[in-house]
Amino acid sequence: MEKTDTNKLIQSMRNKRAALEEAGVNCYANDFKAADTAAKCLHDVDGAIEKGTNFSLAGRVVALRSFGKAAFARLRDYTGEIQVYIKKDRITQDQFLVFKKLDVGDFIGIRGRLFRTKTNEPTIEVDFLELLTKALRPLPEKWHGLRDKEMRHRKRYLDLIMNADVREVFRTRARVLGYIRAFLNERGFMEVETPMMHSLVSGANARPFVTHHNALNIDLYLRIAPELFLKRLVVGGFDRVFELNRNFRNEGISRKHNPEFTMLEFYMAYATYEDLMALTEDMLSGLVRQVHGKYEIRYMGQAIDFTPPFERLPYEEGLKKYARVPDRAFHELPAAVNAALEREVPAQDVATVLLRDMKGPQDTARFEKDPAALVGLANDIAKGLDALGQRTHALGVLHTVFEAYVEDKLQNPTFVVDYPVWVSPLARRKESDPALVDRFEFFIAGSEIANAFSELNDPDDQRERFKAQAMAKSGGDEEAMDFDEDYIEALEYGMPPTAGEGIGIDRLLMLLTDNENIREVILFPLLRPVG
RNA sequence: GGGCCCAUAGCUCAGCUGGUAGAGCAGCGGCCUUUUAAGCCGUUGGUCGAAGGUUCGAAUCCUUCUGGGCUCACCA
Repeated sequence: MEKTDTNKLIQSMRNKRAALEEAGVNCYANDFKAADTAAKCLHDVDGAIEKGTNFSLAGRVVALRSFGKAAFARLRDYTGEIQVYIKKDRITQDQFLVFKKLDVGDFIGIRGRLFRTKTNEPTIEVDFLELLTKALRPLPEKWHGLRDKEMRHRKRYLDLIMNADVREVFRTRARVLGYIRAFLNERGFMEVETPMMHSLVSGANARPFVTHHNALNIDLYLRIAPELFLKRLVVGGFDRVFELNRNFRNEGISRKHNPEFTMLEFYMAYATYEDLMALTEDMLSGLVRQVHGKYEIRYMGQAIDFTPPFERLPYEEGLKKYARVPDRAFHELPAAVNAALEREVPAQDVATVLLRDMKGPQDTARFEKDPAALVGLANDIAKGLDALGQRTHALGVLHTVFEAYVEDKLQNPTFVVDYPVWVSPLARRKESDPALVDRFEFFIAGSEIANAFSELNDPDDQRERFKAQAMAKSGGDEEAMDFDEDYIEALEYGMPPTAGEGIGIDRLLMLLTDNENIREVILFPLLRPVG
C-alpha cells in the first residue's frame, strides 16, 4: 500500500526498528527456544511459585501497560495468554533498550519465574527478554477490535489476532474434521483422494468452473462432486471409502454459498440408506455432544435438539403437512401442475420440469403470461404416459413446491425420506414404488445438511437417467450432468449394493458455531479482489 | 443478476435541512517499578472510497464507478 511511507504510526515503528538495529539488536532473531507455553505456565501456578520454577516462553505482545521503568504485558501463544512483568532492575541494559522500544504486536521470548500480583493475577517476572520479531504495523484498537466484516475476511490474520471468538470457530472446525475422520476410521472407512479436475461434469446438479490443461490442450472442470469416482472405488473393492475435501460450484455467492466448499462423501457397500440414517444419527449426535458437551445447541436463539433418533418425514407427507398438497396431485400430472400454480410456484419453473425430456432449448418464458397453457401442456403430456410415468412427472413438478414450502419448516434435525426419482439421477428406485428412490435428505434449521441414498447400481437404468440429464443439458440446463460412459461400464462390471452420503461441512459448522454466514466458518472466503 | 443500505484518522465511531473535520483508543513527548480499557499533562495525525456534476461554497445534494453488507433468485 502506498500509505506505508506516509503513515506516522508505521513510521514510528520503523524508527524503533532502525534504532534497535543501530544498537546491534536483531529484530528477527530466531535463536530463542521456548520450553514452555502459556497454558503450561498456568497449569499449576501455586506449585510453580512454591518451587520457583523457571519458565521460558515466546509469543506476541497483545497488551502493554508501561510505567517507564517497568511494564505489564500480555503474552499470547497458541495455547493462551499470560501476563508478564518486566522491570528495569531485573534485565540487562540491552534488554531494557528492547523493552523501551516494545510495541503491542511484537513477538518476544522471555524467561522468568511465576508470582502473583496484588490482584492475584498469575504473572511471570521477567529476568530475560529477547525481541523475536518487530512488528511494523499497529494492530486494530484494543477495545472494539476489528469489526469491519470486509477487512475481517480479507485480512483474516488480523481477525484471528483480535477476535477470540473467531479463533474458537476455527478450532472447532479443526475438531469437527478430526472427529469425523476418527468416527469413520473406527468403522472401517478408508480416506481417499479422487481428482479435483474432471473432464466430465457429474455427481451433482451445478454449473462447473472451467480450466484448461495446456499440454493436453483440453478443458477441464473443477469437480462439483467426487461421487462417481468414489463409487468406482467401491466397484474396485474398497467397500467403505470417504473423501473429506473441497467441491467447486460456479454459482452465486450468498450467506449459505461459497464457490468452494467442503464436503464429506462416504460410501458403504452392503448398506442401504436406512443404515446411513442410523450412522448419521450416531455421527452427528456424537459430534454435537463432543463439541457442546450435550445434545442440545442454540442456533440463532433457537434450541435445536440432536438427541437421537431424529425425526423421519416421508417426502409426500411433508408436502401434505406443510403445503396441503392433495392426494390426486401425487398421481395425476395436471393436478400436480395445478397444485404448484395454486401455491404460486412460477409457471416458468413448472414448465422447465414438464419440458425436461424434450430435445433442444425450450421456450419456458411464454408460460409466465399464460399459465393456463401449462395445464393444457400437462394434459397432453399425461396422455402419453402410463400411471408410473404420470406419477414420476407429477412428483417432479411437486418438487418445486417442496423447496418453496417444506424445507424452511424443518428446524429440528429431520430426515426427509423417499425422494422423487425425478430429482435423483443417481439413486436406486424404491422397489415398492418406482417413482421414488431410496433416498433421504437431512435438514436442520431449514438448511439441507446431508443427502444420502441407496446407490443405483443397475447400469441400464443409470444409462437412461444419464440420457435424461443429457437431454436437459441440451435443453439449456447448465446444471445437468454429463453422460459418463466409463461410469456405466464400471457398473456393468458390477457394483455391490451400496449406500452413499454427502454432508456439507461448512453448513454443519455454521450450526455448531451459531453463525448465519458461511464466511464466518471459512478461513479465506472468496471475495472480489480489490482495485 | 434484481432491490435496499454502507464507505470519514492505523482501529471503533460522531459529524443536523450544504458554510470547509471531531472524539476515544493507538502514536509521539513528559512524569510514573504491581497494572488489568493503568493514570496524569502536552501533542501529531485526514485527497471524508474514486471520478464527474450542482452551488459563491460539498464529507453532506445529484450521476457514474469501485468495494462491501443485507435480501430475492439458483444451489449445498
